[in-house]
Amino acid sequence: MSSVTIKDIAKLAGVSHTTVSRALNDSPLINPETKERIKAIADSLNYAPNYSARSLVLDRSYNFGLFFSTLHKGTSAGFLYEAIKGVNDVIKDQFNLIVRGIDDYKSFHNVNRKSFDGLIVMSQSASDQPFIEYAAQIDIPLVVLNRPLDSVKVMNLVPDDQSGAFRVVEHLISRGHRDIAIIEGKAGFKSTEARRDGFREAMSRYEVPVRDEWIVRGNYDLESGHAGMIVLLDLPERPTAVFCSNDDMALGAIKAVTERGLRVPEDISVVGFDDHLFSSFMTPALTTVRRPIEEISRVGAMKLLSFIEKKQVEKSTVYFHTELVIRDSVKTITGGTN
Amino acid sequence: MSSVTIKDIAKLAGVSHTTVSRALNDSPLINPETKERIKAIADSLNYAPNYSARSLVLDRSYNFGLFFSTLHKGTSAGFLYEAIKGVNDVIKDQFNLIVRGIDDYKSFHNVNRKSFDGLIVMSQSASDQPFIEYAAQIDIPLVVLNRPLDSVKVMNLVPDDQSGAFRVVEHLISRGHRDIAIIEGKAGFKSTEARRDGFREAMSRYEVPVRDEWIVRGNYDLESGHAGMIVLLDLPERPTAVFCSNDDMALGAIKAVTERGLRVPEDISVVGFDDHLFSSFMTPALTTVRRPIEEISRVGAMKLLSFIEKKQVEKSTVYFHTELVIRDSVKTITGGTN
DNA sequence: AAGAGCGTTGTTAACGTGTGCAGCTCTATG
DNA sequence: CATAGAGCTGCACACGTTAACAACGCTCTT
Repeated sequence: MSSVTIKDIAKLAGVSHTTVSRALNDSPLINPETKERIKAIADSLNYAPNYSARSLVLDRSYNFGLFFSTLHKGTSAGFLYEAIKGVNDVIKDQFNLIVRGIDDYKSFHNVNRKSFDGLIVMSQSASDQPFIEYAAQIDIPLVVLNRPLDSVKVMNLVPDDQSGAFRVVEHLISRGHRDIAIIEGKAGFKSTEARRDGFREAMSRYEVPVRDEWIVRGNYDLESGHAGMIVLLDLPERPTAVFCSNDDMALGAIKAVTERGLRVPEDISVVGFDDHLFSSFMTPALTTVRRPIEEISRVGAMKLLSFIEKKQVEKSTVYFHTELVIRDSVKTITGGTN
Repeated sequence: MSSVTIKDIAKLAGVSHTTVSRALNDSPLINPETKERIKAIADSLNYAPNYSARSLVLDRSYNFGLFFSTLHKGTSAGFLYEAIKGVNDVIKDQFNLIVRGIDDYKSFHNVNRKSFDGLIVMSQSASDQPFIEYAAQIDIPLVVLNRPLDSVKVMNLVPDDQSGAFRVVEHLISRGHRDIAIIEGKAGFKSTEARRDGFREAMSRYEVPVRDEWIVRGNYDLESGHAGMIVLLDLPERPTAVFCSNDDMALGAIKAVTERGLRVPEDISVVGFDDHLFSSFMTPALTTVRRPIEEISRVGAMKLLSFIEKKQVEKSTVYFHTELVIRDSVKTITGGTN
């Protein structure tokens, strides 16, 4: 096989390798006819440029880094999927998309301008703060998605979790619920806080009391939703509705309800957050909040591309609208329970 | 800021850049003391090697390509997740993991030995046959996962879909079912065929007749499972059990059953294939077949690493055991329906 | 005392590409 | 006819790294 270089082409065309380089890069310096001739030869030889060599001289790696907090426990499949899909849609042929977990790295040495033209950080936890600060400090084109930052000044695209949580809890209240519990997300995740804040905001806005025993910890996975609901069901006084901080936990919670011989929403209402692919197909279909991860990823990748082109970055925080999706998991009740 | 090279280090250490290169690569030629001195300087300067330059001279890209048939419709989130997780676990710091959809490429020119040290193809459809043949032809280290190949000779790691389908249908029969329908997967996917074959094998082995109107087309997504089940429910003679070719479709199918005011498994039994993360949390928990995608990916990545190291590839097909997972979506019936 | 051999370091070229500058040819202009 | 300039092409070097080979000083052998 062996690989063909511009020098091989040059020899066949009877020109210097410089001319070949310019021809293939569509330089206006080259005579249109020779240009065509050279391109024809390159095609016939199946020439493909050596990106290592090009990178070396141009000081561009053609690598896009897409970094998640972790690729192990904690990142849901749907989240990964939407993020990759959104970014991949934008970058097409020009760049390599490199997917990694921040926690895969012992040292960040190898994350630098030589190896990456730009970085997209899908931040899910405060634990990647050091990475983000490192990236900001080495002055590499950077966008941080999903998690709002306070300290570092970067391009920051995030879903408006708090107002989403507010709306779904407001929805419960509007359906007559006043005994509302929350199963919280993973400790340390900013989204956990934002959703809790939205919950509290709605409760206080509508003057519904929050009861401590109806606030239970979760960690965003199915099992924790299941366990959390069991805790709630075992309470002497049960809530009439439960706000689960994501759909995975809502699924686990509904499972727990069913195991007890109770039904959703007849005996207890459940709402989630995320609008996972399967949420509309659950029994009952889940009322939840749609978080536009794919769109955020797409926009983030486009921003990053423009930073690289223009060699200049903007820094600002953009919130993306979250949307209440009403389905069948909430019962309308008329009187309060007490 | 600016990036530091081995020449900078050389200047500070008062040696030649060659010596620095050797020291950092732990060459036995270098005096241990100078070696330590050079390493210390490198550390203090936060030196990181320029991979483009290294790649150019060593003819290694340090890139692993993980290719899916498509990153658009057709690849489920769970599948993508498990595959990435499995591969990422193995490669750690040494390589970049580049994730792409085969259908993102107009031409395969840029997929070559210069840009990739090795390729992992997560094949889901016959449509990526040209890509696989191309890869085999340019003689790049290659493993093809998930879909069994007949023509091309490569390292091919696949789940034993047929025997999995056989077992889950056998399970239905052992529970007394004889009126069994199938909702098939996406046309053109090898897995669709294998699961259909397993279904037919079980039916014929136990001498249960297959009825044409109980074979309905699907395409592996939720909606098609939903639609498929509606077709079956509208039939004058309904089956007592339905084998859905994956869990997504099973979820859609169960949804359709519920919408009709019927129940699973009391009125109709449903089984799936894949054992998705959410399958155990559905209502009812789904009886299905576990397909070890993560394990296949991990083993595939390890094989590929060893090919690259040893500069020599093996070619064989390895089947990975699929496992029947019995849950609550199948009813035991005593007499047949006719 | 001369040479062989070892341990350590430096010189130089190479990988494939892009680019500043010089140089060529040809035409237009005075 | 001389010259300027436009249009095109080539020379030579650069990017940062590795590696073959040469070369150095030193010790040991004969």
